[in-house]
Amino acid sequence: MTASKQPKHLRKAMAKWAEQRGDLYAAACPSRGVLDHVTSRWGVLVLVALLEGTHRFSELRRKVAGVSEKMLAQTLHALEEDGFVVREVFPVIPPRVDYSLTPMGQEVASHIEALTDWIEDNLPRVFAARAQHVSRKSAPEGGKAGRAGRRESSA
Amino acid sequence: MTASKQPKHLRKAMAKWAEQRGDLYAAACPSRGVLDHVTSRWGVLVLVALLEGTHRFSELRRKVAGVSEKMLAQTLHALEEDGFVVREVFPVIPPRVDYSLTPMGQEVASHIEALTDWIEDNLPRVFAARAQHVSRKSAPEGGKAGRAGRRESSA
DNA sequence: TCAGTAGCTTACCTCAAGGTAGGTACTTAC
DNA sequence: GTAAGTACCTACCTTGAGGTAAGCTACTGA
Repeated sequence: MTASKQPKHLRKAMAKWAEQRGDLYAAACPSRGVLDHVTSRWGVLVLVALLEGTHRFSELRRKVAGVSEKMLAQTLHALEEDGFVVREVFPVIPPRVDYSLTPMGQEVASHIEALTDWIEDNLPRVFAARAQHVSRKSAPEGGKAGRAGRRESSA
Repeated sequence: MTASKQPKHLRKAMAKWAEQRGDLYAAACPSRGVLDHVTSRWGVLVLVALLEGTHRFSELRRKVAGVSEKMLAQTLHALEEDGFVVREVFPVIPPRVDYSLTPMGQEVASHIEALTDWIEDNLPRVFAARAQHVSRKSAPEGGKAGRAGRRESSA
């Protein structure tokens, strides 16, 4: 979807990215699009789920609580187009479709899992930080100088 | 922002997450919010940029091409509240504000960098996969059985 | 005969993400 | 005298992400 309908005058500009390393700091670099797919709200969770093995559509839908059918389908299509997941359709009734990771998908997914694991493990620390943050806003700092809320330095 | 204005009847339900490990598969788990901040469009890039060292606001704005002042400020606030970045204000004219990672921020950012590095390195592979994908749609598959576009299995 | 099932697609609608632009306060450079 | 740099905040408006619901297929079981 994203790849195929670039206006022609952009094709040449894009061509260089197809061969070279991407640069996420560059606004026009297509790696931004890949990053968006991979770090999208549902993309992250789908990839991590698939890391545990092949899933059917309905299994994914149940596992990733809160996704709508529409968004799950959309997410899976984007990931399939980028070559991260394979879709296998069985011509049976009722329909059955299996999704699994490609080797490339496993590489990205493993990086993502490291991140999601960290977040799940350290959630209490984040909560503690948030609590500190609100208390710092209401209490105008302990004893010394410094005015309101935010930390200030005297350079 | 996110943390403080939960309705009271949710406080108790949230309290358990503050102590336990998070579960990203659960729709109501606040780890979803942390994930959103961290994997947000600009959050990712800001964290990776800060991994290279302290930056001022304007430096980040220039480095992360395409971000508006508004979104950069918003992103930084969210990351500050979650305890990933520190903000240091110097009372000078013209204003000067430095942003850097907390130890916690460095932990997440390093996981994110692994992901962004992978994407930048493997962009050509993704492009190749996309090209295969479109050609598979237009060409009704090489020699054997199978009908249109998508791969089918005879199970 | 009719409901139920799996995996979608489509149309419609809402809400939030995010862009644009203007204001602020002060200084330095032209 | 005025333009530009610096780090924002606020109001306004557009765009798109994403939710809801209905439809579709072709079969099975009640």
